[in-house]
Amino acid sequence: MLRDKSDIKPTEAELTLLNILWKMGPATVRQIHESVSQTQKTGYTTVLKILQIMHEKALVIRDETNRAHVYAPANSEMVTQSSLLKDLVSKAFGGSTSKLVMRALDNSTSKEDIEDIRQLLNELEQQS
Amino acid sequence: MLRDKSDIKPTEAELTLLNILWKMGPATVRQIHESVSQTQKTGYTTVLKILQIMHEKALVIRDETNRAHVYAPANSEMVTQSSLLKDLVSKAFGGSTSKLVMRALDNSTSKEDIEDIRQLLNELEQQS
DNA sequence: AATATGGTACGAGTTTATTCGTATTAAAAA
DNA sequence: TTTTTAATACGAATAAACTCGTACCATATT
Repeated sequence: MLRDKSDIKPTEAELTLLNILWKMGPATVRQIHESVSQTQKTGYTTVLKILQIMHEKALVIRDETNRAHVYAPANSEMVTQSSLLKDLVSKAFGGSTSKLVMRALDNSTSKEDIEDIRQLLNELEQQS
Repeated sequence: MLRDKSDIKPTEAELTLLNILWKMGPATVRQIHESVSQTQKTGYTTVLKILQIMHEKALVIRDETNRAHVYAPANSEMVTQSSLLKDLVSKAFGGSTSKLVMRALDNSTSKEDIEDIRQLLNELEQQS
């Protein structure tokens, strides 16, 4: 089976590194490790290995020009978020995005958030 | 670390069985296996083993009165959905539920869904 | 030139999830 | 009562994710 971009599903550790890359931009293993070390105790070679695996899976690209390779996300944060949502919708919400949205809203949303979302709904209604 | 109900995160196979239980109500291994077999080729003892593990993890309860044990979800679908959403929000949306909602809406939502969601927003605004 | 530094590659151990075969046992049927 | 059926329990094999130590190599530094 072929799998397109929207089927990519990073693991938890991979997502941690992707979050760092989206925030920092392209970075070396050392930079990524320093960042991840601020919140977790993870060995340097662990981070290296995960990035190598991510490279095999094409979750990241890397520039090997210099001795210290520079890694960057292969997909945008938006694309990855959409992929993860699609996965969750199909596995836990019977395929219904609106059910997921309503459950999410049930949980916790501030007044400003409500306004932002209402605004987005208006825009969506215009388009369709 | 203690973990409360909202921290429970079923695996993919576990979620498949929970979905069946939420739809069918309490059921025996045989019934669950028959249901899951309609869409997958999974051995009877595989289903049994997963249910036993889920019982250890307290994801399901079981009635051992009769020879064929009767399994039921320990948590409602709603609670589980909330737990999964909470997890995804923290891992992929920087903790922001509204970001998740907006990303979900971006993707695909029908006109009726939009109305339903707007209605829910109104209700939420009333409450707060 | 010799050495120290700081990279990558790689193999192997651990854990968790999944799968299923086999042993055993309770109960129904003959 | 004997036999067959149908259930649970359990152990082991496989796969994926994660972790880290060690080997090896390029390049600064002395």
